[in-house]
Amino acid sequence: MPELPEVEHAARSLRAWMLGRRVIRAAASPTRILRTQSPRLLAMRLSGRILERVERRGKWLLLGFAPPAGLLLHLGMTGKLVRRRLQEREPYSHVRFVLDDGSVVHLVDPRKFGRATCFRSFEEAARAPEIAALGPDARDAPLTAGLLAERLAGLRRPIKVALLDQRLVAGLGNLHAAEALFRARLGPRRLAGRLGHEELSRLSRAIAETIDFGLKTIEPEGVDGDVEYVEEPGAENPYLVYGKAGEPCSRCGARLHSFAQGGRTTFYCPRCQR
DNA sequence: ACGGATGTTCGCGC
DNA sequence: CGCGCGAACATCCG
Repeated sequence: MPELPEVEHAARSLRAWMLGRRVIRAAASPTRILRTQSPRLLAMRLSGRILERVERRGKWLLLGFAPPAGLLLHLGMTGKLVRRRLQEREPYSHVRFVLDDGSVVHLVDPRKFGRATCFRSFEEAARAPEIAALGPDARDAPLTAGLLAERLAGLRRPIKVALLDQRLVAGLGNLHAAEALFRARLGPRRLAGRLGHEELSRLSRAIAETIDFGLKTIEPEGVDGDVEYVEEPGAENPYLVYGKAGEPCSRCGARLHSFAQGGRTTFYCPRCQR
């Protein structure tokens, strides 16, 4: 689930819930989310500390505590952060922070594709190779046509595949890459290094619009301390092409298509994306 | 009932 | 360098 908008929402939620608060007790379960680190290390490093700083880089979250400690989080495919009452049980919770206000913040992740890694400081976490390797952020860079041109120069890969490569541009996932290409009217098979300046300019604008729309979709009224975002079972798909193969294109009326690309499903309009 | 797909990333082999 | 594949894991849909 989590692409840039969801991770940005998670960062905002963390700030609303935890900034300036003391973590009475931090704990983790022995899952692969911790990789090689032990749950005890996380508990020792983070218990008793105050959260001072939360930042997002691409789909990663960086937390800074005082006295100095850092935590790097990735939500993987099914990860999310939730806040619960102290006595509530939370299925698939793998990391928890018991706060000084009687609430508990959980990192929940059924599929365990996520990651949590402790560091001695925020700065040390920010220097981790996973973070250092990230390209410019799709939302914060700002991702101008010129910067896009630089990142995509010479690439012979389809633009849809390139947009998923976090080293090129950080934050887009399968859903938002497809949405951005639709907004830019660019065919997903176009080679990334062969896009013209006008096309890159459309893509730059399209990425910004896609991320803004994604954020608006998951937090219509901003961050609410207690209400978490959950898609309603019967709710309508709010996206332009994602998950809409067979339906008419909202721009030209042609039937939307889907096909496999780099192991993922790409949705697009064969008529107005060129 | 079961096969296939799901918003991520990594490592491998060609 | 680029790409396809499988793996990690749990759930859902048809």
